[in-house]
Amino acid sequence: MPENVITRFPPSPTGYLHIGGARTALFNWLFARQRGGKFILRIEDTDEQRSTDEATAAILTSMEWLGLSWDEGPYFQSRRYDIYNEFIDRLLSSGQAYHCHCSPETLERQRQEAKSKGLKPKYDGTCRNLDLGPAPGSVVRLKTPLSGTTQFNDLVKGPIRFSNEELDDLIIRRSNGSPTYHLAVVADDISLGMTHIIRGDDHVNNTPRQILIYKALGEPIPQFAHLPMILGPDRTRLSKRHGAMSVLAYRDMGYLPHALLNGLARLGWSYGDQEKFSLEELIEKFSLDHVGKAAGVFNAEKLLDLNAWHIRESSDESLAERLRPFLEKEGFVDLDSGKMAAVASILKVRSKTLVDMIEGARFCLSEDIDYDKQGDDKFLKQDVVVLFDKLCGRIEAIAEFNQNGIEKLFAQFLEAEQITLRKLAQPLRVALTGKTASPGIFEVMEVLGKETVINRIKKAIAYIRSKTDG
RNA sequence: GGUCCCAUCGUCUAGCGGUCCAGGAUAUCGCCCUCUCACGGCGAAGACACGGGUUCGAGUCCCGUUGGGACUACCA
Repeated sequence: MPENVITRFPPSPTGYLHIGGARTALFNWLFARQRGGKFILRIEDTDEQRSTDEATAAILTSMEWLGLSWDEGPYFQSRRYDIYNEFIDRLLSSGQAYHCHCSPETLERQRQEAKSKGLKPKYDGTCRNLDLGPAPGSVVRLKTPLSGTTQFNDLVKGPIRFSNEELDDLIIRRSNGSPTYHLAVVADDISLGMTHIIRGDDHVNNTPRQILIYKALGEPIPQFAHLPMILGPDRTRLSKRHGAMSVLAYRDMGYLPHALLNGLARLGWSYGDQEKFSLEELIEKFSLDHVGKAAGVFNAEKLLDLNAWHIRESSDESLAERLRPFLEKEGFVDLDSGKMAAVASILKVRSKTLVDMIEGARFCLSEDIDYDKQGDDKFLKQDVVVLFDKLCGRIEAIAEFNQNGIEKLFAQFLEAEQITLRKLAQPLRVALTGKTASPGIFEVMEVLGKETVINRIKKAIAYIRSKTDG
């Protein structure tokens, strides 16, 4: 029998999508995709004070960039109050909920008293059996069982049970008429047909309360899977002070979405000794029972290495495409994509990020180059002028200006001059790229093209002469 | 304070009672490759929090201790 899996990702639009949220989204997405089910996006924007349109937009952009496509939504909780009210009314009319007239001040006082006595602060049930009607300032509470236990079998943590005495009659409708978080979540998850709730384990303590709402409603209870938290290097919960934590920041630093997804997947989940996964493999191999229980520190170094690997694995063409926005930001608008692919092909083995790659590609992006101080001092010296001059002559004469032809030319030239490539390559590298580190010198020459190579060698000769004459 | 969850190299983790004097990845350090930088190859160093059980045998099961974390709102 095919199980129709439906999962969801319900971010609050109070900030950017950070990597913790992204991982939760990823696991839900993978689970749904693997089982041919549905993945739903829902924006939990019931907190009008803290929710912003910018945050919503940033979350959607992040999801799209990551490629975590959703099948339904985004649903906005702020537009679903009718649904929540229906659920609340159902609870009210079946006697599972009641109006409570206790004032916030009274409640707060009771909490303080309980705390000072070392007791658990919970609602004392004053209005529970008073059969009160609605009134200004009153709230609606769920009538929860006074005894017994509420338990569930967490798909990652195993069986978890709570004594009902720990749970009090939670508010489900505020005095301003709006539904509270727990009610809205359950109402949504029921009405959207959720089968699996995969979320951070900061919600395990919320789960029994929500189960009680399902039960009061007489609705089937979905499966729960609580993911361990992601921690910063100091082992505290991930937050802004840990540096770049938003998904978009990784995009802007030149990470590939698949690399981030790969890294996020391996934070908490494992598949034997395998570290590197394509998206397809992730979908195929993901499984909740290989999700670990312990919170983990987000390891930026490892992600960087993964990104380098994903860059190496990417096709030159796709890299050229990924590079485009970065280039445009620097004003390079009409670059030939064939050339960019060629550049990517020689740079991808030595770039950990797309930004690195742009940096490495500088020498062939613009007409003029600057010499690194170190390279200049060490390699652009009088003794290479003659060599450069002779080399230039040979290059001008060559017909086949590609790696192969260039390599042959060099073999002959080195033979004739009785020198090693070692002696020639570094000065030439500085002359052509301005740097002491670059892709192989023959590759650099081919990408640059004959004309540019000759121009730069001549320019270097002139520069050295001016330098030594002066 | 209470409730719940968690605990293997610095970090991410494999391990689902014997095949573990604990494996992989990353980071670090050597060596090799080499026109530079990378990539790649080889190697070094590095962990079962502690204490009790259970068992012929425990990283693996149970209890406790310690240490983390989450929740404890008319916030989500």
